[in-house]
Amino acid sequence: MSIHQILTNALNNAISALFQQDISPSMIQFQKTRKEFEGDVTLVVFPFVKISKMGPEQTGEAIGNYLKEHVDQVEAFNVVKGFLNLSISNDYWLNFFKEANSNVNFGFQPADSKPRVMVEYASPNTNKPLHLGHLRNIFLGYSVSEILKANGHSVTKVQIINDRGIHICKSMVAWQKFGNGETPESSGLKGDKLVGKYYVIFDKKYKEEQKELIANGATEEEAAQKAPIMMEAQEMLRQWEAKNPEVYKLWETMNAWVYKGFDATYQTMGVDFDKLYYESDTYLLGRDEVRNGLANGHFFQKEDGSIWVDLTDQGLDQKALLRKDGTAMYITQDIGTAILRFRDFPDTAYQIYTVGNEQEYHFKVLFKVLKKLGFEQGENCYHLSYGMVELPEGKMKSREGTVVDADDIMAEMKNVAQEVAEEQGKLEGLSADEKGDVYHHIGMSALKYFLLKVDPTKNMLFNPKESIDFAGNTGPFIQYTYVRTKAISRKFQENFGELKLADIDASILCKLELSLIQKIYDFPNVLNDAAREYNPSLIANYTYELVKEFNSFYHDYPILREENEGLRSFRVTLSSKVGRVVEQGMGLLGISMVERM
RNA sequence: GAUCUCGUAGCUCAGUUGGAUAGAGCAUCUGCCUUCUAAGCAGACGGUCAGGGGUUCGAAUCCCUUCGGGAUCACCA
Repeated sequence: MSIHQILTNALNNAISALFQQDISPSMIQFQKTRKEFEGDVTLVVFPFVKISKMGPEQTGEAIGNYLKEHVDQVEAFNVVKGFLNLSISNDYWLNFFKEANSNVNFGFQPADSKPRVMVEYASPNTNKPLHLGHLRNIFLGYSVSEILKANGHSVTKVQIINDRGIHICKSMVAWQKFGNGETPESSGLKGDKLVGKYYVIFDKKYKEEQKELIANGATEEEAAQKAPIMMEAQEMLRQWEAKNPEVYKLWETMNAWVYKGFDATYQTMGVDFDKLYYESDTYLLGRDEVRNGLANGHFFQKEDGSIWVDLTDQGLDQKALLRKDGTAMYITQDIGTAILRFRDFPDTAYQIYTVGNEQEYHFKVLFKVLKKLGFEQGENCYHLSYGMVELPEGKMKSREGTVVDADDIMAEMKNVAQEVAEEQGKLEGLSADEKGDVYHHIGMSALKYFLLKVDPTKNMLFNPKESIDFAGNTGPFIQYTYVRTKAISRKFQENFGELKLADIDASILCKLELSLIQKIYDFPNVLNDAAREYNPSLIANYTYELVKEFNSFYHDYPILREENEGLRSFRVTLSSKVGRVVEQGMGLLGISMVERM
């Protein structure tokens, strides 16, 4: 039983014995004792003063005395203002540590012990390469998936690929007109980059044509609609919907280039998916479902033929679901995709959508529509909404060329990792491949940690001029500490053989050792909070605190050089366990650890 | 205009269901490598928690209000 559970039970007895009253769980507030006071666990006594009809000090004394008398693990207490500080016995902490240490998956729930959850992330358009905003999205979605798994959920990782629509037709038109048959092979460009290039060319040409039309007397609106290249793109979209073989073939070819490019990027990122959904496969289903919904009276139709949902009774608006010409909108395909997924994985309790916070309204509508259509899971679906990555000048804008490309930033991180490592010169003896591997993982840890350590819901700032730090509260710092723990284990084995935790007297444990054990004790709660809030930053911050404390310990106390054999084995075990928890924590962020750096 | 969201050290960010003297990193300045990896450790400097009011034993946290950023309010995606 955890010490918090023990104390909670004892406290219930205490209040009933001392004041003849029952208490509600919300009155029990334990917190970690602040460093400046003596003790491990602190009880806030203010909630009890009404019951006790005494001052906070006396109430604290009374409860403290009771707990000390009735709970073996409580060795001493003191009361400061309204705070009851309890000192828990070293024996308790040592026993806890032994138990935690024997479980390599300490803190994790048994796999597949909770309902299936589907997590969607990435979900790119196929007309341009991935950028820094996608990285935040993808790392976030992947990390939340890992966190839910560690909490016992079955998880299906999916994406929706927006492979159809006017945007891809723009790239296709531009390629047809100006591409001269260029391919990824002939140009040496990554497929997604090549297609993105033609998207930019389209945009440039489109702007020129608009300008010309306006110069000839057209209004801005007319110019936007009537520009010849835009009309070509729209015609191509119609041809695509009519399954014109030539257009379809071009579409397939160019999308295939993009997918190959994306796959390379995902691989560098170290993320994957269990199943991919394509908008081109789901938009028609969405259209049918909307029409069914109309037939079943869930929606209504305007005179022009467009189909709408009325959500005014739920505090939202009326919202169009299908255009008057019967073509699908953004939400139409999302309805189709969601329904298809529930059919593919009938045990899915709910879906999590990792999508930027500018689409909060869209998802509110989507979830209510799903419920209207009879999918009760809609009620539990969750929009994992995250803030933008902003540059010092504001938003990233592809038009102004301020987009930070995903491949570029990852390559840069690796380069910086290499520079730092070569300066340090600690990787002698490794092959070039092994070194490259280390650079890659260190660089990625810096990037992932940078993007995941901040609260997902908040906008964050990225300054390309100052490259991401490798010192302080960063991925490499955590890697570094992990490497230290690995080196200790390795050297222990070389010098003393197999590690076996000796029986030691708990009274010899120092404050920092106890503090580290208590930090490990917190891990399951942190993981639980992170899962409940879909918030990887809690894991990042926890791991940072753990690592920081370990470094102090490492600096102040001998570990391998400790002469007392029992204590040495304890310290090496503690170090190794810290390493393991760090590895678990970083794993939850999608960061894989290196053994040397 | 309506709705939502954010505002904490020079910069980037933490800060549990309201709890003790608001914390980290970066930057600047000091110390510490012949000893387990110095990508480290220790210290200094740095705050009207945007402003004002309220709720209470207690407010960065909850409520009201003003100011300032951002987002959403399409038969765009």
